[in-house]
Amino acid sequence: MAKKQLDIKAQADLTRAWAEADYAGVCPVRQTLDSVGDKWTVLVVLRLGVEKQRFLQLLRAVDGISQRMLTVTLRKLERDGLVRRTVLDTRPPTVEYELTVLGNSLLKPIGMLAEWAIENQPAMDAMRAAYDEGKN
Amino acid sequence: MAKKQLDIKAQADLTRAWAEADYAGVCPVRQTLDSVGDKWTVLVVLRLGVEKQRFLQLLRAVDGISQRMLTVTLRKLERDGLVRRTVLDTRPPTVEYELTVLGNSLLKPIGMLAEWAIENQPAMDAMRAAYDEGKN
DNA sequence: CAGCATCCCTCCGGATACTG
DNA sequence: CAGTATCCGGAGGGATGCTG
Repeated sequence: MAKKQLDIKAQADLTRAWAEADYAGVCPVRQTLDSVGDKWTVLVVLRLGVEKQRFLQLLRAVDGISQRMLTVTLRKLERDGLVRRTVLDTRPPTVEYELTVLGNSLLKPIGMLAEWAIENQPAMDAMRAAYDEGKN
Repeated sequence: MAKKQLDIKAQADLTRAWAEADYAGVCPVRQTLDSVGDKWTVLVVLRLGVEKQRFLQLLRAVDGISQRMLTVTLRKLERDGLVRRTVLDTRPPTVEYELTVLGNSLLKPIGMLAEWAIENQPAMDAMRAAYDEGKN
């Protein structure tokens, strides 16, 4: 109980700090959301969090992603320093992708988000269904 | 050290569980990302995590959001059961928005994401600049 | 105050075809 | 294998104007 109170307080402090801070320009949360909040980035990072992967492995592992979007996503992640791209000198070429230290640090928050999603998506579905029902 | 090892192992288990699970259809993480991963949802929830807010308060608090998108975002959050909308019987009307229990549960993961953003956005900016420099 | 309606334009991202 | 190039439809979302 005391533990939970502390958690709640810590959470309140965190959100308050975020809300009150003046970032003299662009809010870093908005900025990060622009980088990481697109359709595929989180899923690719989560997958790379499991283990180092090659291009086609990722293409098969991340369900529904197109070749084009995987390329675009990986390039952006590489540019942002979250993923390291290694070309092995073989024929045909082999390319490996793995998270950098920075990329790994992102794994914790988005891992929690994934955990939340798995746990609460059914509840959201139910709430949505109930809401729509009430509108009829 | 032993503590850190445990954290890493827990993280690995989490991501592996996510990756290996077969969701017989739509991945709940993708689904949640579709709901929550748009341009404004996270910022609105974070703000509501600080305290209950009225419409115009939110409009001013969430930097850059348009009236239209605030309305759309709040409707979606209400529909998904993350936000409760209360109309007070005054003239002119007063409407209050607050997180539900479900909405509050989302606050933890996205709060961590916000924390990560504030802490690591500068690093991402630096990596990006260095990457672009190397391409010239 | 708290919104809904409409217009309109950007750009995300899917499909497809081609290369080192 | 691991990409690049091009085309293009449709959704996301900003601006503006109007109401209970």
